[in-house]
Amino acid sequence: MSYNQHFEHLLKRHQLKRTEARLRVLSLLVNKKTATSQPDLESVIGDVDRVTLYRILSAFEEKGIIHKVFDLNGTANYAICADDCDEHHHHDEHLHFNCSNCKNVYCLDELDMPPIVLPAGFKLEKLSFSAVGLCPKCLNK
Amino acid sequence: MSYNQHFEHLLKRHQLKRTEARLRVLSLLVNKKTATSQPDLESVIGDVDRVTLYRILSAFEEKGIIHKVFDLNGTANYAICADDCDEHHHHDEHLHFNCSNCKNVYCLDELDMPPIVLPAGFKLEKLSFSAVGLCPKCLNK
DNA sequence: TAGCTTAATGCAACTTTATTGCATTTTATT
DNA sequence: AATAAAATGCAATAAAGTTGCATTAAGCTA
Ligand SMILES: [Mn+2]
Ligand SMILES: [Mn+2]
Ligand SMILES: [Zn+2]
Ligand SMILES: [Zn+2]
Repeated sequence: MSYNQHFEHLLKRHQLKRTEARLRVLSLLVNKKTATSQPDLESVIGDVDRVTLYRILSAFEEKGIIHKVFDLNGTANYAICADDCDEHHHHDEHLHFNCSNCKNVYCLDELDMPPIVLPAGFKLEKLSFSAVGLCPKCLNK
Repeated sequence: MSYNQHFEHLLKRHQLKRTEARLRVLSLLVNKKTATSQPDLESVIGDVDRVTLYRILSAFEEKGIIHKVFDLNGTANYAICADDCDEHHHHDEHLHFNCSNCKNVYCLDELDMPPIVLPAGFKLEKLSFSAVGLCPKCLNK
């Protein structure tokens, strides 16, 4: 199945209309190990309004297609979700690594994260782990 | 030792001049279990310029007096550091709990966090743990 | 395939958080 | 009291994100 077919199916499954802008966003995010911000997306996507991008990103996030993670500047970055995310629940409790040099945010989803027990009285909905440091590319320079 | 004496000593130790605004910021942050944003600070601190607040907060962060944590909107929030933080190194790798209802960010520094091992090639500088859910106050309503 | 309905987009205006430059004031030291 | 450096205030600017509304396009249905 081609990427395009896959994307179209994904949109249909989530009751989102198949539009050029959405397909382009998906193709820019898929197979990336790092998360992407709206400003970065805007600079490469071509002829799509900036507001439309914000709206596509939040629609995708609500549907469980992408997940949001903040970088070191507090800017939202987005990456494709694990397969088992949906509009009711995200399962992206993997480690996000922020490179202090190149500012990339890596989704290290192959790592298992330990369980965290909260103090009594707190009701946990979602956990997240993040690290700051140097990524392999920046370390080799 | 009174709080004011403590604050003055703290400022002197970090080679920061003793100013009214800085003392007020310290007195607003000390003994709080939750982190505070510049906008929140601004709304209660009285006659201090907003830019001055930003500058005080970043000076304090650099010196290891306070640490920064982003809330669910990507806004920076600040809280007093553990005693062993200094200008070279922060040690605030505790869990930050974001209440999805009241939006407060709790520093749960009494909890021990497990060690996290990164994949080869990544050099770790700082780890952080964050959770989203309902805080005790909001749960009891 | 034409018509209809609803969702998606584009554009302008606006909001919030944060930063920068520069003149003025204040602090700490001598 | 004089001085030098640091801190502040103010105005302007920047960046990320949001809202309202008119227009356009997508997906049905007849
Ligand atoms: Mn991720
Ligand atoms: Mn904290
Ligand atoms: Zn890097
Ligand atoms: Zn709460």
